[in-house]
Amino acid sequence: MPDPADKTVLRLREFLPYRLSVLSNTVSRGIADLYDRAFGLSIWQWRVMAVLGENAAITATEIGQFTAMDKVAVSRAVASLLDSGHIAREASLEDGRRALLSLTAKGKDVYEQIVPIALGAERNLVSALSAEEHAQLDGLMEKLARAAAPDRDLW
Amino acid sequence: MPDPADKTVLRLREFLPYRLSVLSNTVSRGIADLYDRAFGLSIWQWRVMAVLGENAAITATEIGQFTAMDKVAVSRAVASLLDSGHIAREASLEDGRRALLSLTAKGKDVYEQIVPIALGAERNLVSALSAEEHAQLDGLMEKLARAAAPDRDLW
DNA sequence: GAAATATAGTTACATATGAAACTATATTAG
DNA sequence: CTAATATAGTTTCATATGTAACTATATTTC
Repeated sequence: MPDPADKTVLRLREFLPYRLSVLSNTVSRGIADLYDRAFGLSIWQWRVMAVLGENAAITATEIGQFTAMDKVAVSRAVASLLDSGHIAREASLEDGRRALLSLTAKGKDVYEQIVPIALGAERNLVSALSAEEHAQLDGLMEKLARAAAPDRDLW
Repeated sequence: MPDPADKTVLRLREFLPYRLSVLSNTVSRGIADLYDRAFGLSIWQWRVMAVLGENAAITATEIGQFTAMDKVAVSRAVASLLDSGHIAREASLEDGRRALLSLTAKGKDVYEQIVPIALGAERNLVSALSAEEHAQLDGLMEKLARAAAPDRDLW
């Protein structure tokens, strides 16, 4: 029997990186639409809010680490969220370079509304899988993530 | 025991769409670097070439269908590949709007060189998995793709 | 067989993105 | 204590990307 590890021909549709990319883009686009339609938030803005919903009073740099966003993307998302009043910034007393960020009341309100939408979208996606398959998927993605970024042992 | 389907709290790191996105971006970026360093090709240019390596003399529209690229992205990739001499264009005799695209000798040469690099990158990624896990992954991604884009029953 | 409509592909424009330069504050070395 | 270096975050600039408008050819309708 042929071992897939011996492949010498490339079929794009069977090529894992390609399949991952198409799947991820399809999923992300669908979800981004939900956030945008309901609250006018981009996926980057939402990620920042999501992290602030889990962790109060953290810095932009920490947000970048939690969200896998680069610092420019964080800076822009933070600027727009400050502007729209979803988050607030407070200078750090110990270190003048840092600024502590947190959700405002408005931001918390939006956050509480989006969480169920996001979880619903996730549930909808995994509804195609049994509980066992879902668990498998978690494990497989964990392994792939390690293989793809061996350095980043944070997660 | 808690059923994950009952989640009411959102943890970004456990959120499937987010994990998919980060994984896909990490993988894609690594591979894009390979193509770019070795041949100065973007991932879009490479995808067009990959499809032309599998299917000779197809149109830009068909390339778009095979690669999940929109027509503007295909148009741009095609223009640059014509320019760099990797592909050639021939007007269709039956339909003046269509143009048939195919790899040139140079394009074929590059294609033959990239295929093993691409397959090697894929192998490296899935080397973290057993053969059984790899098969599971294929099945799970198939199901997720269907759930994410129920319309696109092409694949 | 002309007018209306559809399709293939390109161009233009507005916006998003990333890399590098920059500002301001902290820390380290001597 | 001052100079050199590091870090947090922003701005600038060049490029990438998506949407909509456009051109050219085909097809359909009457």
